[in-house]
Amino acid sequence: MAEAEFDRAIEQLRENHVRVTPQRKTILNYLISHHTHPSVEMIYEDLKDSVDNISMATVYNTLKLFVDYNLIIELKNGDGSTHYDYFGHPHYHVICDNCGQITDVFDPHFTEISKDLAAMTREKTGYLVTGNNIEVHGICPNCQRKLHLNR
Amino acid sequence: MAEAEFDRAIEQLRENHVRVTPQRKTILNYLISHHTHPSVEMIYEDLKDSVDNISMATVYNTLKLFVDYNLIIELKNGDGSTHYDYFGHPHYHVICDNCGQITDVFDPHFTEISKDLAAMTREKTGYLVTGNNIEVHGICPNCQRKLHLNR
DNA sequence: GTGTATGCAAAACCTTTGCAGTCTG
DNA sequence: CAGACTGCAAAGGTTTTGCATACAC
Repeated sequence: MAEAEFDRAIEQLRENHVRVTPQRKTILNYLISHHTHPSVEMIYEDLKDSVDNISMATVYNTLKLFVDYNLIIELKNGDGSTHYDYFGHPHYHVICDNCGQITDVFDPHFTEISKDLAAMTREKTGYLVTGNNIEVHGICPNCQRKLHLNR
Repeated sequence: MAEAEFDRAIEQLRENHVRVTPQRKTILNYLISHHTHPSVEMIYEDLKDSVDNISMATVYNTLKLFVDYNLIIELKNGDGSTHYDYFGHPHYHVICDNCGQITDVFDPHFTEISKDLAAMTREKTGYLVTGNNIEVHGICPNCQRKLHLNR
């Protein structure tokens, strides 16, 4: 499953004449298997020991490349750094404004909403729509308890 | 119209015991009357001449405050800095991945989509939903021409 | 073999912070 | 008046850049 994802993504890069280097493979694999919305720092820290050669600059470059090819998306949760998420299956994010936690939401209904949005946008603006990035903001159940917001 | 917006927002701040200073008024007014999705830099540059006292730090502080009170939202278009938009009337943003242009889209249908999203999220995650931030990505009509993407 | 990708370290950039002085409520 | 806000400048953190080397195609 994850392997199929990986192969599909690599294929997509090759089609675009993007060189497939060990570092890029490693980072891509990391993103596909970790749905923890890592930051550059986290990715670099996790990979630098298990991989021969990797640098901060390469992580930055590679992530930017992946964003350009719509393999991953950028997320900001207000902690100052940018987080990344592999975007193989369409989903959206819920962000807790209190603790910064980012959660994925997969829902069949979401596909419908995405299509609606794309159609609405095309019609209203003439844009060639390539994707979307939807954040729902709120307070997570945990923080609701901490803040005594329930009841 | 814009004045009513302004008064309403100020009222909201007072209700929350937030001090209403000249700088805050000025910045709020700027955001309500300029729907250009300005960055901190742009706001500071535009205001520093026409206003007696204002500093970069105050602009940062004030914008963060407004975000907390849901008066404005943050946007990133990939140019490195954060852009802001007064959010009196619900809308979403379309961002051109080629030139970085940010466009507002107001559509009655969007209100519906927002509600759908909030309901889906509450049900799936237990979050107390306070708002959303929806970005549609694509290529604007201008860049489509430049890149010879049409036809 | 050619041109692109990498690593390193420095530079650039954006944002935050601390403190003394000022002003709102 | 007290506490919160401001301005200033310095610090902090993240991201980008330049160049020599390594490597994918």
